[in-house]
Amino acid sequence: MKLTSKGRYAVMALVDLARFDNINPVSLRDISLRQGISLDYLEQIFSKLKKNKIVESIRGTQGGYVLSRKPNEIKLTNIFHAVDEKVKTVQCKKELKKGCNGRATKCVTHNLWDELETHINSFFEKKSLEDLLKNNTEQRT
Amino acid sequence: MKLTSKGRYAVMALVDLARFDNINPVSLRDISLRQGISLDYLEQIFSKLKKNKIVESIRGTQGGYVLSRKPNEIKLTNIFHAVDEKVKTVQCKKELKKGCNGRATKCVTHNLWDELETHINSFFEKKSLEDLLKNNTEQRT
DNA sequence: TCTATACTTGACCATTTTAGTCAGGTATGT
DNA sequence: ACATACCTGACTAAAATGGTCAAGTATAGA
Repeated sequence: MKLTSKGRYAVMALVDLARFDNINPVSLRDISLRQGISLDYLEQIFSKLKKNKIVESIRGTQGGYVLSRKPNEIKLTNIFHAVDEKVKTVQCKKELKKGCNGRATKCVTHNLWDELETHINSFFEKKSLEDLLKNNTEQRT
Repeated sequence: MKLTSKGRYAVMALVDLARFDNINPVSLRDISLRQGISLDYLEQIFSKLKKNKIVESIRGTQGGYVLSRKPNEIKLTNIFHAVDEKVKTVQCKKELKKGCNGRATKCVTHNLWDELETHINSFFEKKSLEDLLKNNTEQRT
C-alpha cells in the first residue's frame, strides 16, 4: 500500500490549482510558494499528473498548469493512482508460489488485503476535488 | 499510515495460532515452519503481541504461545495497533506551524486523512480473528 | 530577435523505514 | 542437566521516501 506524502502534495497542489486557475494558468512557482512544497518536487508530481491527463500544461511566459477536467470530475482515486502508481497492498505474488497456495493457512491476508483495498478505493472514489474545495473554502478564516 | 508486512505476518501467525492452540501451546518454530516466516522475526512480532495482551507465553519445553482471548474477541485493529504502532496517516504536525494553519489552502489533506483513517479503522474494527478463521477453513482444499 | 519565464527530463542523493539476522541470554518440563 | 522454547537488544542490507541538481526546450512579450 502506498499513501505517501507525494499523494498528499498532489492533492494539496491540485486543490490550490483548482482555486486559482479560473482566469490564467497557474505556475508551479506560485503553488510552490503558497503550499510550501519544493518546486523541483512539484515538477516531478505534475509530470505524472500530466501523463494521467489530470492537468494540462501551457508553456512559456505566463504559462502554467490547468485542470484538464472540472473539479467534480476529478476523483481522488485518479490523483492517487497517478502519483502513487498503485494503491496496492497485496504483495503476495512470491507467496503464491510457495506458502500462499495449497498451504494450510493459505495466505489469509490475501483476501483481507483485497477487501481493504476495495474499501479504501470506495472512499476515494466518492471524493472529488470539488468536495475538498468546498470543504476548504468553508474553513477559511 | 503504516500497513506493512509486519502487520500481515502478525495476522497470518495469529490465524495459524488460533487454529492449532486447542490442546497445546504452539511454538513459534511451528508457526515459522508452517507460515514460512523467519523465527527471529516472529519473536519480535510476538514480543509486541504479548505486550499488548493478545497472546500469552508458556516457557520451557512444550511451551509456546496461546491466544489470551477468544478469536472473536480479537479484532484486527488490536493486532495492527500492536505491531504497527499506529495506523496513522496524518503527519501534518510540522505543517501546523507554518503552511497548514492560517494559510490559503490550510492543509486540505488534514481532514481528508483523518476521515480515511476512521474509514480504515472501521473496517478493521469489524473483522475479528474468527472471521478470518472461518474464511480460511472454508477455502481449504 | 532576444530574453525571461515556465515547463521537461533524468540523474543523483541523504535519510528513514523495512524486514529481517545474529548473538546471547533466561526459564522450565522431563 | 539438558533440550526446548521464550526473551532481548544490537546490528544491518536493501528499498523506499522525499527530495535536489543540472541541463535542457518552448513560448510570450518587449
